Amino acid sequence: MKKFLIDNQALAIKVNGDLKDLSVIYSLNSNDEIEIIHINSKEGLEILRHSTAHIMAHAVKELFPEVKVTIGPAIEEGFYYDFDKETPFTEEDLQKIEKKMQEIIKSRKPFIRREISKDEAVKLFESLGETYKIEILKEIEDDKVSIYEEGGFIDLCRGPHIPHTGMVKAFKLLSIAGAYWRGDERNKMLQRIYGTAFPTKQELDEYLKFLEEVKKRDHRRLGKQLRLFDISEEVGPGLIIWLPNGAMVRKIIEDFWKDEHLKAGYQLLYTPHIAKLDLWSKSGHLDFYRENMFSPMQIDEVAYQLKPMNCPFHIQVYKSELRSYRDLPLRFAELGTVYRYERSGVLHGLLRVRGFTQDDAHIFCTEEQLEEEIQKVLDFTVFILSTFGFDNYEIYISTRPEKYVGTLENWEKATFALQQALKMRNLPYQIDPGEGVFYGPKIDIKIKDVLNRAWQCSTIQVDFNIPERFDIIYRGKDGHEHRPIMIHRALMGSLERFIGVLIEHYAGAFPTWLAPVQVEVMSISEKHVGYARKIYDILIERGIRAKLNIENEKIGYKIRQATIEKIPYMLILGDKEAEKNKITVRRRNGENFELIDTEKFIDFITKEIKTKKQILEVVQ
RNA sequence: GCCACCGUAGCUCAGCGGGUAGAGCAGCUGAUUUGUAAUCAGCGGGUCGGGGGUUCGAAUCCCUUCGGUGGCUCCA
Repeated sequence: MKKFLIDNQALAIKVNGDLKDLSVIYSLNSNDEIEIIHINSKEGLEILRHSTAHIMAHAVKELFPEVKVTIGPAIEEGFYYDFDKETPFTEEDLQKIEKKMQEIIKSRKPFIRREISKDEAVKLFESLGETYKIEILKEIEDDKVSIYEEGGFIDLCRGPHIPHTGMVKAFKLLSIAGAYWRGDERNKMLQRIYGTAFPTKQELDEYLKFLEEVKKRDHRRLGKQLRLFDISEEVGPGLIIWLPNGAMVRKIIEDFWKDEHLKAGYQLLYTPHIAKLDLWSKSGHLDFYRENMFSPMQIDEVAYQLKPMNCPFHIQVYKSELRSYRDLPLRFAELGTVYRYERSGVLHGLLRVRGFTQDDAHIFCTEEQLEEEIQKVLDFTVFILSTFGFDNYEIYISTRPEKYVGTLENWEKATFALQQALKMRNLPYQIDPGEGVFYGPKIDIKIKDVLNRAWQCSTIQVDFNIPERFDIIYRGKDGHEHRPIMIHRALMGSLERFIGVLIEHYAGAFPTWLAPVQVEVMSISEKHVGYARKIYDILIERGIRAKLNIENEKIGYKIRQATIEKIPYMLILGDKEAEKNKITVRRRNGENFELIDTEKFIDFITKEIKTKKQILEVVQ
């Protein structure tokens, strides 16, 4: 049995459903239900990483005895450990720590579990000077706690751990960062070291390769390289300047979005970027959202506010007429640009900005219509997202937060409606307790990109509150006044974030329908400039976004440039083509189609654009 | 906002135990007239993020400020 476990790289064992150290196999009862935790399982990997975190803490304590240890859990892609150290770690320290860890691993020290009383533990950690551990101990209710020792390093830990340090085959320390004790900014800033561990060297290398790929796809890097957008220090942080290429991508998305919304029964709106501050106090934003709003400005002695949200304006549209039940549901949509104050440290390219355009809409409906409207929104969302090549989602329902408005009954009704709609559409979801917005529960849809990373974009929020605050009503069949329910929804979330995600998803190689330049027409030599221009004119005339390259350069150079610019199609025009009045087409992935008919190509590319067919390509 | 690191030509970066800046790409000019990922040569281009200090002298050391990066927290 013992040999069997070791040969199979078992790390731990589940006895009657509880995770335990492997060593408990010596004290098992015959009727215990056991499950071996293998190194390759999710739980096994977590144990491996957690143990590696311990080994890292051990190494740090040996190298820097004055450091106090705090906590060091396994996380999704590795582990971290937070230390209280007066001077921060350096890159060189990381290497030293890695080396020390190798030594500890090589010595194959066993992880020994001991259970002691809380008082004993407090004494023990007091003697070690580990004040953070004592703080943690004080919060443990159980009187008995477990500690783990490995090669003389003792840590308070629930476990389980790997049998001995030698089982760590592949790890790497990745980065250093500041982190507050217990994530609270009022607490002391600790030094965090991130690392990761895998069962084999090969898997570690694959992960490191994945990190490289992530770097290559970074939308900030590609945004600069492909001249999509710019963020200028002179303009201000978190404010996006769309360059012609990016502006073109955005225009195509906007046109598509508007067309589809009209088809889906929405009416399009435009509303101002500022409004009187009073509007925002009436809407409740001032009470609940102030910390995210820019400071108000005085205009003719009246305070005005840059808008952080579009909803109060859409309410005004609703109120611009008397509404009857026959009018409902009303669906108002706007690409509404909002400004929100974000702390400087959180800004990140297009993904986290201070000014962004939401693909916003507000649906006003009756209680009876609510569920169906949510289903329609879900269908619409899936349609839009899949058109952009996103077919996998993580869906969350966020429930009532601590700070909220409205009645408990309404919150429950709304949450139920969201749940029902997801169930009806067979969309699997998870509950995110307490993560709703102050005015109502919501469905958040995270899209998964080609690298399987999840991005928060779509959101569908029920609001029983704002209709009440603004006292909007409709005349019912019964002749009485009724309060409509409002649904806020954004499908892409914000154009900025969505385009950022798109850039990373496609690694900058947009499908033809989205590509700023779809075809680059290039001449082989000066002799072919006339022919190239003729073909270019035809393409432009047929509505294809073409670029003419008649530079005095070799064709190889032109191809290289167009490939770097990730232009989907290149037309190569020389003697052969001009003589036969045909074209040679090269795709950015290198595929080549010699001497084909211009019309045939136009038909093909037009169809590709119209059907928005996705062609995912590997990064060069 | 907080902790750490970074900020040199349009871009990517070198120079940084102090002695008033350098490469490649891009740009411009010329030569070359080109067939599937870089033709050759010449030229122009930077108050080294801003401000202050130390020093005879600062891109280099110190302080401060503004940006960026990785995290913490928050979110579209």
